[in-house]
Amino acid sequence: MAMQIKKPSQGRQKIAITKIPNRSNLQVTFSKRCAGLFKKASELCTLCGVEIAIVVFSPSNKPFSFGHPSIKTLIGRFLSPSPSSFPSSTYSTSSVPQEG
Amino acid sequence: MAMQIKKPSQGRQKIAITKIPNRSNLQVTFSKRCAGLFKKASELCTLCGVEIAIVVFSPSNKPFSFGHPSIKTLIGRFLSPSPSSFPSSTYSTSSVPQEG
DNA sequence: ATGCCTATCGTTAGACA
DNA sequence: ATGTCTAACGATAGGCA
Repeated sequence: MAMQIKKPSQGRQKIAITKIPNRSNLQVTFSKRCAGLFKKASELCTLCGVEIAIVVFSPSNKPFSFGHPSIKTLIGRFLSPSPSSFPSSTYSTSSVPQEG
Repeated sequence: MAMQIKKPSQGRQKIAITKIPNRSNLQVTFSKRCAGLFKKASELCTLCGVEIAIVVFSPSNKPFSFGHPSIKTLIGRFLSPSPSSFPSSTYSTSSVPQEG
């Protein structure tokens, strides 16, 4: 008889970066990756002494946020930059001019 | 004569998550990790169909931002949530109640 | 500062508890 | 939904161009 030997784990699988069709799978992936994103942000804050604000609207449209030091402070500074460090404009995801 | 054989690369080194003392090294790490953070955010948007806004103030205090669909839209929604999806309050990095 | 390169480290897909 | 486990995938430290 064909006895199936179950492999203990195939480890991480490669996935395409397209919308996950399965709802519960999407939920699990969201939780894991959102946590991963916030961890990366936290590390970047510590390593480089920078300030970061993140807002994520979940699949259920609930806001998750990360802020160091304070998300509201950073939003305020982003919306109305202080004249001393005035950028030419707000940047988008795309390329950004070199650092000072 | 003591001929030094240079290793081609030691690959990625383990580093402690503390402020990087060397200035130029910090700058390089910032660039790489900031790009990595934005890429992760982009993937999360695509995979899970969610909306994300990120603002990073660089070591030189310049604002770098990521926004999908639009960072200003998301900031606005975060600051004044629509009644239909009203959260009890804004959340911080810490734990968040379960998804709907 | 930006890109390429390699070896290695850290993240995470999938399965289960 | 939240944590644990494994193995594989992807990010990235350091070095050089």
